[in-house]
Amino acid sequence: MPTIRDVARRAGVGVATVSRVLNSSGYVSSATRARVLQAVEELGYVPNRLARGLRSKRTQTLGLVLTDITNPFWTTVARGVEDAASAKGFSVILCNTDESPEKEIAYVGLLLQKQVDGFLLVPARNTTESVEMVLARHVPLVVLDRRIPMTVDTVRCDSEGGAYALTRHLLDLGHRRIAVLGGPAQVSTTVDRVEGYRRALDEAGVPFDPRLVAYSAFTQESGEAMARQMLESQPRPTALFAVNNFIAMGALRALRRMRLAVPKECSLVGFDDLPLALVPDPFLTVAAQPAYDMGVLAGQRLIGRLEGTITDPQSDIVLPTELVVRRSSGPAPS
Amino acid sequence: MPTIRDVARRAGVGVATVSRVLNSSGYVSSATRARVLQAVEELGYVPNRLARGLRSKRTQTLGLVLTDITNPFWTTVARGVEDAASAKGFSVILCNTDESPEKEIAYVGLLLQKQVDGFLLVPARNTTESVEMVLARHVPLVVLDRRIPMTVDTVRCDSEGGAYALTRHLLDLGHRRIAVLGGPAQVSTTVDRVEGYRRALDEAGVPFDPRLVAYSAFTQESGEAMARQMLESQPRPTALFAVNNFIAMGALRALRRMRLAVPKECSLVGFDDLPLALVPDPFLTVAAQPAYDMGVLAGQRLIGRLEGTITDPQSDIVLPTELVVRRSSGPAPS
DNA sequence: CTGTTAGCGCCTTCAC
DNA sequence: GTGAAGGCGCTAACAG
Repeated sequence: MPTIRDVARRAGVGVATVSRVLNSSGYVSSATRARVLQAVEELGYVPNRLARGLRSKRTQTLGLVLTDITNPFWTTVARGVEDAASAKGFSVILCNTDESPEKEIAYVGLLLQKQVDGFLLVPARNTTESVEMVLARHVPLVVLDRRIPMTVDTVRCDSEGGAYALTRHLLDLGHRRIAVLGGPAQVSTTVDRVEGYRRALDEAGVPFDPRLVAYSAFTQESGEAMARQMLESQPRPTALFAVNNFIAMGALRALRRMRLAVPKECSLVGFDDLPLALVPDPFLTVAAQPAYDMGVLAGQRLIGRLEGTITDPQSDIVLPTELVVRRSSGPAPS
Repeated sequence: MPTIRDVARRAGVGVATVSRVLNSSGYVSSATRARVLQAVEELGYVPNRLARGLRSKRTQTLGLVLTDITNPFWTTVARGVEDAASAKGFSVILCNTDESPEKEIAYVGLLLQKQVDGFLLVPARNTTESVEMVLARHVPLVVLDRRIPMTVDTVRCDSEGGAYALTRHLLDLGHRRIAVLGGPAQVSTTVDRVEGYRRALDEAGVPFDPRLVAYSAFTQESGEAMARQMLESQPRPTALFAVNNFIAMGALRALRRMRLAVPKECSLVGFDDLPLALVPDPFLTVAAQPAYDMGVLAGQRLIGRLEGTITDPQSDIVLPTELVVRRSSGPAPS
């Protein structure tokens, strides 16, 4: 494989000149530039980014550590990050933690070894270990989607407000027994959504019943299990609030299997919309999060930090959710 | 940031010894090993993979170039690749081409610069330029999902057979006017699926009508547009065959909007199943592709090449599809 | 405007 | 079993 020296020799110039042409840094006469470019072409030269990064201490690469690329919410976020990154000449390495703190730490370590310039991270739990690893090495970082007990740049959505709006919507429809199908209890989005639910209840003077709140994983399977369990309890809840899209799908499945009509016999609301490409005829009432924008914003903020164009103190950016009322929610059965 | 020298100094050994401990290469007394490990710990040393890669010429990284991570089919493939890779200590850099040959070439170039050890590539078109770039640099490569006119390792599914099975299924139900909603005409999966469709028609003695075949993009929007156009033609087709999942969703949307009952007034079949986590109550009759297995197999094959454990000639591995009959297909209206 | 030189941090002979 | 030295390919001074 030809190196920069081969190019330099062939073009009859020094290696520094080749480097300058390739990086458009410093002055190069257009005649020399042309000769260099031609040599590059003739040799099929491909610069080695490892060497470049080793020397320049910058890799133009961002690490994106999220929980599950299988979830359309996250793919949408990832596309946002990717678009923001590539607009600024950065590439993105994506890692899935599957909500496992161990995998999270392992991937952060790996990305650190790969010398990424910055991190976008979705913490699997309400812990700070991985974030501290990053900050200890002075690598800029933006936390995505979730709060952690630390002062770091964060971009997330208003879980509390979204949950409040959904619950309020159900209360307005006359529901009084509303079950919450939660994710892991240690994740801020679950906590905040339960909190918003609770605030709406309080405001409406409906007593909070802890037996109506289940905690589990952000998966279809656990959504189905939680829904089934709730629907088998007496008195049966008249509405289900799923804290994420996969849980909602599981709940819908449970309702179908139990032959309960939605929304006639039981209403269902959820978080996160599914793209039209996947659901031709959306049915679920949801609090929709601006996933793509979240990704873009987080990416831009991180790059702003890297380039020194953003120097505010660390801040917690909270994007609004939008209540989208559809056919899965209806009046409470009397 | 501490380097290997700092670790060596602190442990009172040479850098070579530290390297040996870190890579478990060569003999090191367990006492020294312990001292080294302790120094690593105390300093919070993180090896620099750029330097390692520069020196060793291997990055333990694979490039995965696919078309659209927004499509569950591809996320599933990607997870398969990732699992196969991480089982062997490789990480994966994922790039989306959005079916654009230009982006494909740009990303291949970038990954080459990043010195990935191997490529998994989904060609956006029936062209060989990007593949040739890779092979010119003697980097191993596996083509995913699609044929190209070159002898390279390929892992894909039996598009022709799947399409044949779906069409046959519709013919058995009495359909005679079956429209095909295709992707780009230059992509082998589209071509092969039209081919399978045609074979089933021929076999049943149903004349092939080119006006019943539309070509477009693998998106929900074009699926909807193609379906609408087909359904407005006279005589109206009694069944629609969408060559991928997004197109099928678009078609379903068109059918709903035109208030045509499925399958009563029009049947719909497609390619690629959607995960249960996204569709609680699957409705579509499809030829399901083993997406995850495809990813795993391709990943394993690539790594086998890298490690020299696979030395067969380049081969075209074709996985079977499975016909999953559901409620979207029914008898042709009389 | 351009060339020379000194490392970036690591692995890998080669000695000892 | 372990250390010293060279160099992977590149960029960033520093000269000229």
